[in-house]
Amino acid sequence: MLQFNNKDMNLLILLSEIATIEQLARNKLDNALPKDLNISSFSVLNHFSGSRAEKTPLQLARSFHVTKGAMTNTLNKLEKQGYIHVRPDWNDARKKCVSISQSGIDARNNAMKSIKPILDEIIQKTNHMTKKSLLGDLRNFREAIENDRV
Amino acid sequence: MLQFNNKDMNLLILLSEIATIEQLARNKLDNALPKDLNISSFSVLNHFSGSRAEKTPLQLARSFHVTKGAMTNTLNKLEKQGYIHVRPDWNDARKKCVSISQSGIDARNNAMKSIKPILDEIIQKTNHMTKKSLLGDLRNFREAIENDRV
DNA sequence: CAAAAATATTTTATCATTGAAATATTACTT
DNA sequence: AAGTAATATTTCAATGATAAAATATTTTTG
Repeated sequence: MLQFNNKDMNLLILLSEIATIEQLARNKLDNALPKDLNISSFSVLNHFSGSRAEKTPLQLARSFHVTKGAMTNTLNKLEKQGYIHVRPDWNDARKKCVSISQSGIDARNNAMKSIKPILDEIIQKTNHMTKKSLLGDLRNFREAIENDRV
Repeated sequence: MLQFNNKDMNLLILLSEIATIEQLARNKLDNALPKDLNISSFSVLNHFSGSRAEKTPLQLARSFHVTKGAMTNTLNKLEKQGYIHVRPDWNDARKKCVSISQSGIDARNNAMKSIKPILDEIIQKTNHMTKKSLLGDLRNFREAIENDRV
């Protein structure tokens, strides 16, 4: 009946598992986050908690694989909230330089506190089953299918 | 500096990989699909290609972990397109019974043909690295975090 | 049996994203 | 140096999802 092989079907099933997990996790986190911070905004703040180095909007859009317009939107909100600093790039007037502010760091830490119960619940429930290799496999998978769209 | 442990951070990183893959895959597939079929509609049709048994809108919403409103929306489009049959449940006037039509099956097969190159490209690129355990791990992970939201 | 609770679907307002167009600036080419 | 191409950001209309309320029906319960 089917002109499609097992590998195709298995890949669709794999992608559908991934989509489902994404949806579930997004909703759990979204509901747990402070109401002034959605996942997109939180992700940007969290990104800067690793390295506070300045990034351009385009670099951020690429990091998160969203469109430039979506990143403009997120950054505008974060700037209005005072959670990031945005300045012109003095060497190239097309660019902007984005960095996190102290209140952004505070907001990020506060947000982390509010989602910690969710994270810990997931960790507790998946502890025994989540192989160490899962993250590595996903990373490889992601790298294999990503080609920038910006 | 951080009051958050490695496990929390690693989980966030894992979830962010998953979100990224979902975004990349969704966009690739969305662009490859026939323009009258988005991923949500295709997923519903594909769901029925496994078993043509009737389902209620609520059952479908639960299967896909979307809200009832979102499923109403998708089903309305599919019905207008003639890809599904929707009939009242004669035993319970609150319910509807949804099934796939022959042209829905055709549309699904046609859609599969149009995304096959994408699927095969991903398979080819990830073949050697994707362990057989990945799907199982993800399934366990999903089952651990899902608790119905409808 | 009537009232209250539960269930199924639809409707509504809101929000984040997308693709494409618009704007502005810089780099390349000859 | 002028003209063209490339790069960075913003704007805009359209889309699809959400949460919550509205509507309708069935089940439970006292």
